Amino acid sequence: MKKPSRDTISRMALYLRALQELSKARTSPTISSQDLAKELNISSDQLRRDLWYFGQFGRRGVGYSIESLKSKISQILGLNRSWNVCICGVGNLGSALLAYKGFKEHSLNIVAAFDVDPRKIYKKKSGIMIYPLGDMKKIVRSRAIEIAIIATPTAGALLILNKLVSCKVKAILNFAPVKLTAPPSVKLRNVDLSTELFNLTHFLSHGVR
Amino acid sequence: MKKPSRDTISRMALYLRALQELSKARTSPTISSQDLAKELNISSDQLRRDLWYFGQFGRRGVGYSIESLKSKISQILGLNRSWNVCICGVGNLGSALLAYKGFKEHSLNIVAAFDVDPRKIYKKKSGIMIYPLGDMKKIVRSRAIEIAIIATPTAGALLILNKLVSCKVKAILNFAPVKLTAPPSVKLRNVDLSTELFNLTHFLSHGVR
DNA sequence: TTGTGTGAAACTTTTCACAGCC
DNA sequence: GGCTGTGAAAAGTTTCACACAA
Repeated sequence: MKKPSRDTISRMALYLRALQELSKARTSPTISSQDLAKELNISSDQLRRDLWYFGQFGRRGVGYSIESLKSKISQILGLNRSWNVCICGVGNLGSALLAYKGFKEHSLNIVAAFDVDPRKIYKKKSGIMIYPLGDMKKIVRSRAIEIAIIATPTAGALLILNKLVSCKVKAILNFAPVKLTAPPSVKLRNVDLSTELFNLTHFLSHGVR
Repeated sequence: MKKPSRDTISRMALYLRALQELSKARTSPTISSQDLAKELNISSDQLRRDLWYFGQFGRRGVGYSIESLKSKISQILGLNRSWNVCICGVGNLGSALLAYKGFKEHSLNIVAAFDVDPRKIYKKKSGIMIYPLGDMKKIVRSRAIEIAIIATPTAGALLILNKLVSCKVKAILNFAPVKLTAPPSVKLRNVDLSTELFNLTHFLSHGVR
């Protein structure tokens, strides 16, 4: 059995979201790979292959139980437990993430925020306390924070990264438009909001893909 | 010659950003694929192969001229002209995008925003006027808007999508956590902020990739 | 008959490795 | 010697197609 690719994991997240919709809609207790794939504009082959990496979840001739597939995918994505998360940088993007409701639904709890601006410090935003960087070590430890999100401007990102690494957070998601690198003890992913836009401008200019 | 993949295009955006840094730093007028790739933690083979899809930009034994590669990549990404963009949904994320400086640098001009909240309408935010949906057709046409960004909650996304399609925008970037589909006349990309987080929780739970 | 699970084929992307110019 | 450009090999991903279970 082989290792699933990162794209497979990303699609698992899509499957989970679609299953949650279906679960609310309460149509039938089961769904076929065809029908679920159609919702997401992918092939049923790909859906079945993605699930194949993790085991056998369906019944031949019937399909997948929505509830049980939902809980299996939650487990695969590590969402069967809760995670404490902090947001670093409470500018526009940081505030958007603080207010984002999609996190709590998946037991991702934002428990603290950090900023350098003295006017923001020790105030709450969307119910979350904003701390100065000097408090980071203490708060990360006391609140058992394992995941950090960097939402600072480019200039502050490297300083924050180093602080987070020394606080021993386990994973970091970076939204600042710099490609950051972390030691292997920390899992780091860079996300760039404008990259996708450039995919669009490329397409509009040259008419491919 | 083959078509570049979407990943190749995304990396082109990274290369451009790195080259812009180098250009500011004014170290040497040229850079080798090795050195540029090292900045981005990828292999020099991959960088050279990515460029290969578009032509020959380097000189053997020397490397690439930073300035000329920069302008070539800008052209490839369609950033050698300017684009008018609108933001749909002026909540936290929409506001973050309105304030985001990275767009203007690449001649992506946000020229209008739309929202359903009467309290926001006909007011400016980050210097951009917010219009009601009823004005969309008029504004899209008069401001020659070709690209739209959806930053509404899930519930509003489909309505906005349909309006945008009927206004004949050419490309849409969707940040709402639903997978939207558009007719082939419109290029649509879905971006989900929480998907990347799930990649991290998956990794932390199972220790792979 | 319906629809999963999965080898095998087809296709895509990355890496290797080296000829050829600076 | 240094470094690009690029065929060819290797690795990875998606699609095909069908055995088999309900």
